[in-house]
Amino acid sequence: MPLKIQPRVPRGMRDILPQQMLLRQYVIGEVEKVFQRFGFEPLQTPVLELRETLMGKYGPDAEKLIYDAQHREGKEELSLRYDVTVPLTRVVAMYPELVKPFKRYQIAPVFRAERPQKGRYREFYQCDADIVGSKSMLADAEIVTMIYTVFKQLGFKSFVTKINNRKILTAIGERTGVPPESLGALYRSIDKMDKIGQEGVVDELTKALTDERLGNKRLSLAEAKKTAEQTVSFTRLYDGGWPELLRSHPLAQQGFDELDQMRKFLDDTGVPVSYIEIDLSMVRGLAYYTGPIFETVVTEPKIGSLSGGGRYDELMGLFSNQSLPMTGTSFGIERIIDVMDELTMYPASIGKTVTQALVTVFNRDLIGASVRVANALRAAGINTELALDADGLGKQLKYAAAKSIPYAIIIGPDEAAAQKATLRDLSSGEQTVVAESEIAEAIKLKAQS
RNA sequence: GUGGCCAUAGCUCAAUGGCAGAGCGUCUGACUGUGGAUCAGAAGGUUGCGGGUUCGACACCCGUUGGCCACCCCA
Repeated sequence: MPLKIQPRVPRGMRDILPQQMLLRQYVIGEVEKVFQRFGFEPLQTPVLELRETLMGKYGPDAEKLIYDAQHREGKEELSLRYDVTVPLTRVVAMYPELVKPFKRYQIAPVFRAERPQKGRYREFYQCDADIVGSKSMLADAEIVTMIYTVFKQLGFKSFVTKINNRKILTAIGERTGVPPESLGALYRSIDKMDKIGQEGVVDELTKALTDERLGNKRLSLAEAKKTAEQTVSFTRLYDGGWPELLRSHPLAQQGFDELDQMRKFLDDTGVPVSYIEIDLSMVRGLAYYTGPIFETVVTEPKIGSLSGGGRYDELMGLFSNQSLPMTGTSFGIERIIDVMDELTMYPASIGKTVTQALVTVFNRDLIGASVRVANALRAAGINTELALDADGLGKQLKYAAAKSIPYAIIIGPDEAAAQKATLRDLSSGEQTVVAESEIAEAIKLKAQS
């Protein structure tokens, strides 16, 4: 007797059982409908990409999390995709004939070897929508409008999309004179503003700027503190305007101008201002963003961002001589689902099973009658299960109840003789005898009320 | 990647270093034309895995794997 193997799944990955799957399909379906309503088209790419396609795009921290997917005798170096944005860029570079602007969506699993936690898995679905080939801030505004529409559609009430611009962040770095090798630390610190507050950021940034490990350009304590304070003051929103010292920086000027344009377009597309927040302390981690960046968070359960995205005009340049402006967003379906689970936001119409009716089998002689009824119901578009074993009727009804199947159909000798069937409503226990030809109609009628 | 808490039946959890248990669930029957209730019975375990301490380990120690939480980062 060989030793049994422990049934389990890899770390950070999970099975999704039918009941959970139905909720998932609902959420994904709603997101997809909104994507299509905004004119995005579906795209599929391989789960594996050549390693060289992925490397050098996300930044060193992120790239440590990329899975290798080598076959023992394979000659190509392969990796599991880390997101679906870089593969899109690869596609756009490979098929220059695609009509621009190219708008595509992709809903697919991606893989990151992080330490798992609530709302963080090693395999998770991203729902991406991107616009390729438009420099207009209207494209970014469309993306943000779509984000708003998706969350509204799913029934979210308290969420906000934060908007910032990479150009402003870069300008802050230059204006404050933070050495380039410390820019990462600078961004990481100010990104925590809403968590640890302005003073927290000053402290942390001061510490980072005086850290010896950052090399020869490290600042003295006094310099560092001054730089940190200036940085924080730059990210603060003054009523009506931005700090003049920052504003005069050419890159910041561009960034502010882009923000203004977006704001105007968002006003035109009708996104209420309460759902938008300009936040100069919001940073997105991925290295490829160059312009506007956005991130959507909910306030109630603490779970991190539910969607993130931005403009990445330079990424295509890594694959092709021709460069193309791109912008887009990514929804994290598992986090959206985790939040919706926690707040029980699903419409009651989503059942626990796809089956609408169970046709019971009374005994071996009456199997034929039951099969005929099941066929008729299926032909009429009703999801129908046929009892497969002629067990006792009690057992069959118990099965229907356990699976939350709403209706059971009973065809015993009496019904069979009269070409009828008993239709039982499992939730109320109510029973009616209906002519065989009218069962489908009767179920449809009941299901509506 | 760093730190903390945890791991016993399908699930939730008990068991002073001394016989591994309960509730729920599952299965069978009471019930050969009707589910959720009740009653009776049954099945179900290498106490995550590997070492160590001990006369004796579910318990204590070390390691390992996995889960949760915080940090880091992110969807």
